[in-house]
Amino acid sequence: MTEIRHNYNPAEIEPKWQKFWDDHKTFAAVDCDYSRKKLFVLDMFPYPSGAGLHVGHPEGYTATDIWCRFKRMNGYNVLHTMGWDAFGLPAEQYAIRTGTHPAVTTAKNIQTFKRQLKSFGFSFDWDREINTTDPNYYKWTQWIFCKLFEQGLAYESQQPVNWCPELGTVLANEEVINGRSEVGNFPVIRKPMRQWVLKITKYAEELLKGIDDLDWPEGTKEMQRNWIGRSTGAEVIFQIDGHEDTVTVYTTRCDTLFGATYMVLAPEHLLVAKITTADRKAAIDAYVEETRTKSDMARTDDNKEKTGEFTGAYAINPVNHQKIPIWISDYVLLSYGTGAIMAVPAHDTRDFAFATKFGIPIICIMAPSQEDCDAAGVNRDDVLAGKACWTGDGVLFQSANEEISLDGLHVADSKKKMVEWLEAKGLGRERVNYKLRDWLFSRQRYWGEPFPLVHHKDGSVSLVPESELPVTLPEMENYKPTADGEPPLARAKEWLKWKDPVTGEECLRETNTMPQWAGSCWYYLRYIDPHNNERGWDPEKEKYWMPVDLYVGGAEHAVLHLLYSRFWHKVLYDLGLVSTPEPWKRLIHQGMILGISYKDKRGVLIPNDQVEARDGKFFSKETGEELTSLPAKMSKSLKNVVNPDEIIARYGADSFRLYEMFMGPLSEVKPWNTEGVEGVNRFLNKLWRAVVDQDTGKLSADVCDAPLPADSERLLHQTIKKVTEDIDALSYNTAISALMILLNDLSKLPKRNKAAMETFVLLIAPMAPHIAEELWSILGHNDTLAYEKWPSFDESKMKVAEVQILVQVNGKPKARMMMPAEASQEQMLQLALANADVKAATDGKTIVKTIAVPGRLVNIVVK
RNA sequence: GCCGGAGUGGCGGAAUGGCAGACGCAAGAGACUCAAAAUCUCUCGCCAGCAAUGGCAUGAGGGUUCAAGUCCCUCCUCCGGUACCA
Repeated sequence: MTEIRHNYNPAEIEPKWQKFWDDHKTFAAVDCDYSRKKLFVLDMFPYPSGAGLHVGHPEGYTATDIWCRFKRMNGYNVLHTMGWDAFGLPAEQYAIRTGTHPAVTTAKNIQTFKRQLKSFGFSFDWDREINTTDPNYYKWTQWIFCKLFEQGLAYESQQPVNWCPELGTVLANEEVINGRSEVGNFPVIRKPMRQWVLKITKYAEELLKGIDDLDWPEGTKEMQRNWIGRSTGAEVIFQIDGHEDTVTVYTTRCDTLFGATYMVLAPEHLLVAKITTADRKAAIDAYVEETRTKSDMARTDDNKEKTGEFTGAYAINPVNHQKIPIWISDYVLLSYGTGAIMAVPAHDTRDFAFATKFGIPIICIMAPSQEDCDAAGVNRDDVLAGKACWTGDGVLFQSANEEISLDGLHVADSKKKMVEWLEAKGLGRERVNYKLRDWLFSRQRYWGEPFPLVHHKDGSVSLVPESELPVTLPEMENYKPTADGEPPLARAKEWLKWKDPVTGEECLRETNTMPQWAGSCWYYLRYIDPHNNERGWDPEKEKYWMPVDLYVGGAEHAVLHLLYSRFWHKVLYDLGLVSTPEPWKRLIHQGMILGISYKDKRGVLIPNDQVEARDGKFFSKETGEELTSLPAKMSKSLKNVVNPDEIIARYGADSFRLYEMFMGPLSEVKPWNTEGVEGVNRFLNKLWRAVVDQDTGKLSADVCDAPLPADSERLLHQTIKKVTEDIDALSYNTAISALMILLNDLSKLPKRNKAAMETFVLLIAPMAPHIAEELWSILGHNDTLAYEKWPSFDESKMKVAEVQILVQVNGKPKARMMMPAEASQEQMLQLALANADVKAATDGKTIVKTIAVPGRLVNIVVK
């Protein structure tokens, strides 16, 4: 006889509820519903790679999904969406190899991703799905580019790019690792090419100021500040000896001007050729040429050792009229400041290294205190003798001429006085400088957004009329870039031609494409109004939904996507096209999920398929050597990648979701352990058994109107409070723990109160929505619980008459006593002093001090 | 080097300045079973002890406090980012 058991079977109930949600459009966001508070919860959308989803994706997606479901039950109108950041290199490289159009590969990958994401039961409004490679989407990416162009924020420039001679192609910075190509490991050199650049530097100050008010991780905010790199310093004008020309340098240490003993120009500096003397020309030309062609690899390798050449020319130090030699060196960058520095070797470590190597005088003009030297581990006499470098604060000396004296002043005052003097004399001025560079915005690739630009015969460039958007990608046979770095689109002969509809002029289209960042710069805005063919988004809807209330994604985008996108948003804000100055109010990074890996005694990592487990120990299949396990980044080469499909097939999506949230705090790095999934799976099984009669599949007869015991009722209300607060704070691990404690209690009861079990089901619903919906229906409800009212707690039901109080004497625990919860400090103390153990410990001693913390402890200090 | 984050049992982790180790995993013992799985019960930081109990424990060392994983100072280790930015 076969017995049919109605066990917890996620494989059956999960697809059922996923279909229900789809069919009923349960999670559709309602535009401009002013009767409810809105919430826009955003996930960083994925690049749909051929490898499919990995376990890192659902971590952030589960976190936001729980929050959304929780907020819906609390009456919010929630916008929660998903889409595809689908332009990118892998599809293009696959196309180059196989001839398959990237759109075909992309569509296939999206299908896989979508199937996988749906199998997690995420509550996305799928009607708002977007795809950056869809012409109906990139039409508006191009439209925003038009706005940038119209504002003068896009310009053409001859820029050095990463050129890989072996591959015959240009590579993005992200594709270059340590000066070599990510694919094939070939050397990469810098080669100047025509590029499109966005003037992000114009927004440097606004981007910096905006950071302060963001509710973001402090580290990420700091990274953006450092990336923008604002510094306040001064420009100082130096006369070149025997020339009409002057050189302007940028310095943050104008207080040390009297200690400048030489000057350095970037090798590419325009004045180099002009001022170099005949006898130095050969050496300078050779150095300039070497710098120009040097690969990134060579440049990084030479990082520590200074190189340079003397131009033969001298500059006049404006404060003391000393002649100082002018050198060139690649440690001075043309793209920062003015491309020229005054060098003060006594008070700058780089200048010190350079001067030491080339025998240039080092003149100390600042005396640090003995304490500062001790703290820094520096010999003060060496500093004063110019044998050691001092970059900290100190008192200036030998810093005076007939008009200005800094002698006796500290750094801050000296800077101020010097700038004032320079400005009065017309020799310089205060200047703010940024590390941030303009954004190289073009790629010589096929699989990206075409620029909506045409080149005219006279060399000018203009936008195509808005009515011609989108400029779609042409079909091509060959996606490979040409050998000289021309973009593949240059081969699309027909596409390339564009005839001006007004003048009839024959023009040529721009053949570069936009980088992958372009589509992700504004995608959150498209979610607001994804099907609008008249405009990128409707202003009323934008006003209703923006800003994004919570944005969750990896920390790897701390400066790139998260900065580029803020820049675009600020431009749109200045144009009145969006209503908020910042796109994302609150940002959280999910921590990486690591895999388990194994290493031998030398610390070499062994791929998991080469490892054998015996008696709880691990051995190399090859050598038999015992290995130790450790968490490590999941990678194909280590064979430690966990496939979410397999976990869902074995345990179900609810267990997967619950496990990833139970692992630890959302933002922490955590190692995956499949055995942990079994733990939460046991928990869900237990919940199932507490509600369902496994013989009939109906509601268990033990779930009835039996009153809840007082202790259980108290625990129930305490748990509602804890779970409510924890979910709101995204502290899901402790919320789950609280639910486990409650279930352990409830499942021990012979008869379980039905209302209590319903409350439990509602509490777990955001985290394990499938089993919750199923149990909700078994408990006799006909509709989804997605919009059921979130359980409320009653403080009065959480109160206890008596609590256990710890009594300490001199901080040592001496007794544990039950006392009335309402006892005053005085009463607590008296009860404690009456205790026999306490009496024994305090007997014959003087009470010095007493502390009573209601509900906690009493501490008696005796002498 | 600089900036950021983190160091708590065998493991993941918990702890408004108030009994460190909740919850879970793993491990061990038992119950149920012909047996296994599932389930249930118990044990489970380290040292000493049959035990009651005592001592030691939150990377190291100091400090503040009646009381410190938590606050302050110094240092060490690991992870992430960044690097000639004048």
